[in-house]
Amino acid sequence: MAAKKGGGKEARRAELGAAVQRALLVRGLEGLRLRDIAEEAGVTPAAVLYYGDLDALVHETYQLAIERYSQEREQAADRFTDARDKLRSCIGNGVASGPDDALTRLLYEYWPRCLRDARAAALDSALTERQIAVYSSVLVLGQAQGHFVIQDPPRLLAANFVAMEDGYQMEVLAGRRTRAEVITALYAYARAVTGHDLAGQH
Amino acid sequence: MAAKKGGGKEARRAELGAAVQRALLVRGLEGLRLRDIAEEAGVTPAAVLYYGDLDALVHETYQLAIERYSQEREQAADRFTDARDKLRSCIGNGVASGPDDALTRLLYEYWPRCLRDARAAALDSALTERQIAVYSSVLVLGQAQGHFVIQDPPRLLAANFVAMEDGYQMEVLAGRRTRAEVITALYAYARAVTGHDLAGQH
Amino acid sequence: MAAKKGGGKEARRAELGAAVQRALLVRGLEGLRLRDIAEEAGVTPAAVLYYGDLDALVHETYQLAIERYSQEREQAADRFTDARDKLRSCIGNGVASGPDDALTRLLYEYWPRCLRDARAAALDSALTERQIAVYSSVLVLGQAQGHFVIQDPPRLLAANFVAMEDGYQMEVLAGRRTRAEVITALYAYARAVTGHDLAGQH
Amino acid sequence: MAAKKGGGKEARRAELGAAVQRALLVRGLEGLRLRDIAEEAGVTPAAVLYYGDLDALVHETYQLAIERYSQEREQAADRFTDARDKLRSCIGNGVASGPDDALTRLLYEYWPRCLRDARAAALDSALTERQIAVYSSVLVLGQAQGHFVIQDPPRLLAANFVAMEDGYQMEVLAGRRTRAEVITALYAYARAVTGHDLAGQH
DNA sequence: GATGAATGAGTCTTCATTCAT
DNA sequence: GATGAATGAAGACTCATTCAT
Repeated sequence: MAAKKGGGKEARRAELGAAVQRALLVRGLEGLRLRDIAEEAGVTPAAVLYYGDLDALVHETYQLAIERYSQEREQAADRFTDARDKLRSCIGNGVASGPDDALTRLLYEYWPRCLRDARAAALDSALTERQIAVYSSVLVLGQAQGHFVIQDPPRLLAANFVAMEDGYQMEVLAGRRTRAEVITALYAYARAVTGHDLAGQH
Repeated sequence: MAAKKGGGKEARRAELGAAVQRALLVRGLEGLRLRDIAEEAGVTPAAVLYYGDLDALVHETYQLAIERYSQEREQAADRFTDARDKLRSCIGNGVASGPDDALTRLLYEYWPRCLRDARAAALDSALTERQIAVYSSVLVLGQAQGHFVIQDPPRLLAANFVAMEDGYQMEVLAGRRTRAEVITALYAYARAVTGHDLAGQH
Repeated sequence: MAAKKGGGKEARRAELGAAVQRALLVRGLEGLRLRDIAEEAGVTPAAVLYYGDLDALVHETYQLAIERYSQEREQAADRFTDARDKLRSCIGNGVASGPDDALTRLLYEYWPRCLRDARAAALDSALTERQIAVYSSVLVLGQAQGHFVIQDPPRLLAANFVAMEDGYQMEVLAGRRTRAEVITALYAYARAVTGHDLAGQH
Repeated sequence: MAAKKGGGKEARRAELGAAVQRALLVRGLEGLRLRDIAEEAGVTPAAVLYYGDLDALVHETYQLAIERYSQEREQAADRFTDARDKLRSCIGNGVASGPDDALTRLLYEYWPRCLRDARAAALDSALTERQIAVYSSVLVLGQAQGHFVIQDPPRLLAANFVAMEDGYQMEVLAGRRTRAEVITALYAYARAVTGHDLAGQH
């Protein structure tokens, strides 16, 4: 049971996953070749193939990225009990740090595949749902705590948050907006729909 | 004297542009082959090349799509004088009709290229700016007309509109939301930041 | 009978011949395309084809170059009566002026085709023969005039002249030797086999 | 343990080089296709490419041919101590055996590329220089040994030898002269400039 | 498990050539 | 006579994939 050099096939697959991620960021989905992954992983293309075909590998990477993105955000919200902190943390955690934010880029590199691949679409759908769920529960909680005054169904507002975020992410990745600008914009929206100003001290 | 097939190089190029569009919708940017365009246009691959290389052709198509999308929306706003009508028209015109909305899909198919191609990024940037400009001026006008009560800088609100719209478009294209739902969501946002309910009769 | 614009097909063909020549110098035999000739001639490729296929066109050009090269040299020899002058003129006329000497380059661009094309080989053979004939008769004359003292059959010496010249031409075209150096070398050979120093004043 | 087919990449590359040579002789530089090499080597075109692109392969072949030609000749001269033997051996070794002399043909097939490719020109230049060096040192030695009486600088005579040889090679390759004729001619030149008759017994 | 050589399918691209106008 | 659009054949080249070692 003693793991030898990282622990066999499982570990190797994980290493490969990381390689796929790096390669995907460098080359994009369009133009990603087996060789890119192989070079990133320091093995031969044939060796990469040994662990599964390109599509599966990429799909897995996407899946992982979604999982990580969602979890990180969920944890970011869980870290606090006050809904205002939760919302602040939630927003701050979701917005990409800049055009090189690996996780976010991964998500958007892959996105167009959703238009043609049902499995990819399903993953993307789940991603969105999880984001909405986070925002939604924060809003409900904030209302219960008496911090937020809300006029629309929480789920609608939450969806708006996520959509706006999504739209802005693309601009951050394209280098047209900074993370700070986007956060400001999201705070403005938050104030408009909750009546609470996140930028103020509590 | 009537030209047999629309007449002249210009026309042929336009036909080809349409073929590129159709092919792009069918095959996506990734996986678009010369042959796909050729088949759509009813000619041989070599004939396609006769009018420019693949990249140029696709770029042109994107450029055209952006232009058309922007113009249609600008005209949609111009059609009215009351800012409330303008805003309603503007929102209605921007949201895709469904997963098969050709123009919108084109825009999003091409988007990932912005991450690696500066020229594409420039086009996309211009697209966003034009949308923001439309929303922005509608908001300013609405304020002047006394219909809207606005708490944030118009440009910020406009950017929010555009970002939210962008995020929702992806969901419409993915088939996860209907046009109607998105419009409802945008109306909700509009009410929150302008104080005016677009869904009510004026 | 009045020639219109240069005089019809014949003239057009001649113009085309000049274009082939220029194109050949720019692109080389390997890599010469119909389009190159067309551009040089200011017409479309199809128009070039109208006057004969590529091979024929090039062959003709080669033939013409050979003819011109030979004639010029023969005339150069004919211009004098004294064999010493003839020899000097002959040598001076044959050596390329430099890497850009059009006529000479043409001859050597085309040469490799002789290895595979019998018609080309025949032309090249004739070229060599004519050069040998010129040198040969000059040598014979010089002997008769008492200027040259010759130990070998004139035809052998003449062939040597031509071979040496040929070898040196390639070096001039390659830019490795100047015309002056080559002439010096040929004069040295001339002195060695005729006993007469062409570099001295008569 | 004996390797099945010569063993290792080096060997395979050498086999490929030989295939390039054969293909080059059959098809010429102009008209040499990847497929020709592949067929000569008994593999697929893609396999040829695996070892480098066409240009590199051909260039290498040329380089090798030059090296072999030069070395053989240098060794031919080294085999003797008497300058008269050296000169005889040198001449005999350089002249092609006939139109099918592979090594010589290779050299002349490739030559025209020198007009446009600086790297090729450099190789060709080196080739000429090495030939001149061989002849030059033989002449100097012969003078020192008292066998040759020389009127011109050895380097000039050597260059003349090489140029004449070059010119004659083309005629041998074109099938217009036999090796024997050319040797006779070169002997005649040798006698004229050294005073020694190579055709006589020592 | 992994490699390197090799393959074969598929793509772009070039180019002479054709043909209606 | 000449053009421009279009073709089709042929080429290089890329790349996932295979397979013996």
